[in-house]
Amino acid sequence: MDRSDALDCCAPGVEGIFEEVAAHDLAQVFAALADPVRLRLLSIVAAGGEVCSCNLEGPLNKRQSTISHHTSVLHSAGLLVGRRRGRWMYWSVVPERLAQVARVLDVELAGPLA
Amino acid sequence: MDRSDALDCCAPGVEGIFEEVAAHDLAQVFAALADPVRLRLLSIVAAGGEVCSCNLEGPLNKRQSTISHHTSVLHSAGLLVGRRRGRWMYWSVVPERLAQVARVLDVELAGPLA
DNA sequence: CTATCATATCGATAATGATCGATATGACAA
DNA sequence: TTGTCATATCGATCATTATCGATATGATAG
Repeated sequence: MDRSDALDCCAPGVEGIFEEVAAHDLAQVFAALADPVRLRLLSIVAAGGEVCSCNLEGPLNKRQSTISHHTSVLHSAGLLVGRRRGRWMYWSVVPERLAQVARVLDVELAGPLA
Repeated sequence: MDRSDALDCCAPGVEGIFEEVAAHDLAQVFAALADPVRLRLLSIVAAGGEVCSCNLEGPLNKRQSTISHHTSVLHSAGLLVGRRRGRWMYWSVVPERLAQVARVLDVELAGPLA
């Protein structure tokens, strides 16, 4: 529950320097990506299109409560969306969000010098 | 001291799914980005081109030892390079590294579905 | 209704890391 | 050499979080 996009643009202030709130929000997204289990989870969902939680415990070798925790973190970061189908939860990646974060790295940070 | 690039390509294994070591290395890079102070530090250096450590304590409002810690983390992640000039340390971003990480998000994770 | 199954939440533990003050290293000036 | 200044490292504290087992929620089947 934290999808306020302070990162989708250009904070005013000193010439391209991140302001504190924007940096805080962006850091949360990177924190969601800063775990090997979550990165593998993301790659599995990206490759599978729509993947059930129950099909993640095996490949990731983690307990159900741990998987639920990780999907929750990725969802809060706006990187995953979930859809209920009966008792099952199916997860998909949010490509626009990933592209948005990629752009911050590529344009806002690498760009000025590249 | 951890710039082994397991992320610059395509681990073999199951169809685009990150293997554990690659995920571990990539997670370390994102962990370096997962701090608001470091993100602001990066943006200051990106905007300034080559910035002295001594010019970071003020804008970031952190002590010298804390700044040194953060530059060290970013350097270990390959995101910053440092150059000594007399007693001063000047830092620059590594645009190729940032672009490389951006590509992982944009191509390997967002790509398959976008 | 009750039973069952998939997922979510809770509580505890252990590990990681951000921050600071204090100290060490290393470079320049005199 | 000695003194000074910028940076690096050390040690401690506090906060965050990954993980698990146990339990709660919620949906389907009978």
